[in-house]
Amino acid sequence: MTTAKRDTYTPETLLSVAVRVFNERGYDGTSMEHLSKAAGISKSSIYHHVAGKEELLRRAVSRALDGLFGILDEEHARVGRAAERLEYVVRRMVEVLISELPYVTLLLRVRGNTDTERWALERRREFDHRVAGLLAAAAADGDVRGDVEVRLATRLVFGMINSIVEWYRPDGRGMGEREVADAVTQLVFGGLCGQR
Amino acid sequence: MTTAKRDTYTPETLLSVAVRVFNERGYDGTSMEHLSKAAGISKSSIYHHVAGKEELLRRAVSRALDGLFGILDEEHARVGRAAERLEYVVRRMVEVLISELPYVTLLLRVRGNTDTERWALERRREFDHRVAGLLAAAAADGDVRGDVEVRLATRLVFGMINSIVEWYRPDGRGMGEREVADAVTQLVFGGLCGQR
DNA sequence: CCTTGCCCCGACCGATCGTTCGGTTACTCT
DNA sequence: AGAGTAACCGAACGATCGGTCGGGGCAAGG
Repeated sequence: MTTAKRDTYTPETLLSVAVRVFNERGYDGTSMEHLSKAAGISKSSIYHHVAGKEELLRRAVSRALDGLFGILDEEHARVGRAAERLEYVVRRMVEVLISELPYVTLLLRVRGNTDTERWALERRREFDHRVAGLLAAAAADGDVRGDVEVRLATRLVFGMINSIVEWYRPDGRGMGEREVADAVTQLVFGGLCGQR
Repeated sequence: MTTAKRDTYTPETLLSVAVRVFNERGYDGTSMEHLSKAAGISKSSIYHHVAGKEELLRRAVSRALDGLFGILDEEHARVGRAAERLEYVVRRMVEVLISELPYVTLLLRVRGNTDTERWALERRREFDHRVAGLLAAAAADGDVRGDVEVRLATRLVFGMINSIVEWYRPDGRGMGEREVADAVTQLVFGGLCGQR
């Protein structure tokens, strides 16, 4: 009807190719020439679909941020005891990290050299801060240990979760999203020795 | 006597400047022009001290890797019960990460675009594998939980420890090396809810 | 004093960067 | 069939990339 399904690139399909290359070589280490080779079209053709290299980055990190902030709007993240909301958010973060893996990977690697990157860093900090508030509330309820400073614990937990992008690969059918989410939840709340 | 202490750059002092800029802008995002501005000497003068940009990277990641592998040679990492050796290694990793912060930071961010970077990645994998063996031994002893796969647990613990380079800043006298090492050890082995 | 050698510099190299432009192909619609 | 247009291309833009070159300044040793 309206879309007769042409075998051609859209900004979205082009983005998926670009993000893959960005993650392989790093954003700064990727030239438009690299992207054109990976996409199978000429360098100049890329500009028919997107305004430039930075727009590809902006689209990618936006998608990742939308996924993460979407978690905080879900019901289980808004109502209930703080510790349970925290556990829900941690689990959902793992799920979003995996379902949007390449986009979140790119988000977690921006350094702040351009306006787009600085904006991404700012939004990331905002998300971290929201989750830190949740952990603080759980600590106030006495549901998580109080002998480790909340800000420090938040950063370490984020570090563990975010590190998933460094090694998780969806192709090898050795490990599922559920298994990773379970392991993270157990380690975060129970530790290596805990039993819960 | 032999060295009359000239006020000039050595490969080492130049390296400390370069690593700082590399971490701020990313290795690929840093030009020799950026380095020359930061060092206060001309671009061509840099080549009087080092062979090129990649040598600076190699020196930096070598220093980081020497620090990490040095841990495994220490007595407490070689003798004793596996779980105790693991805890010692985890604590020392935090200490080395902090004492060699900029160098380890750079090491943890290489992507593998050049031979130097691929060599760094390979050595990192070797180190990870050694520590994973330690965790596996502790699991075999029954000292750490067995319901989380060893390989997965190792990666998550590494993720938590390595994330320190993303936020720890030595200048603000708000947090000491000891405090971070304690927090990591408690969270890794006891979790958010554990008491140990 | 003059020489030696370290440290540094401006100017420049070919290559590559992200981007632009004019024009061609190929498909859709009437 | 002819018009219109989305998709694409090769060539080239100015800027910047990592790196080279010949030479100048200056402190140390004689």
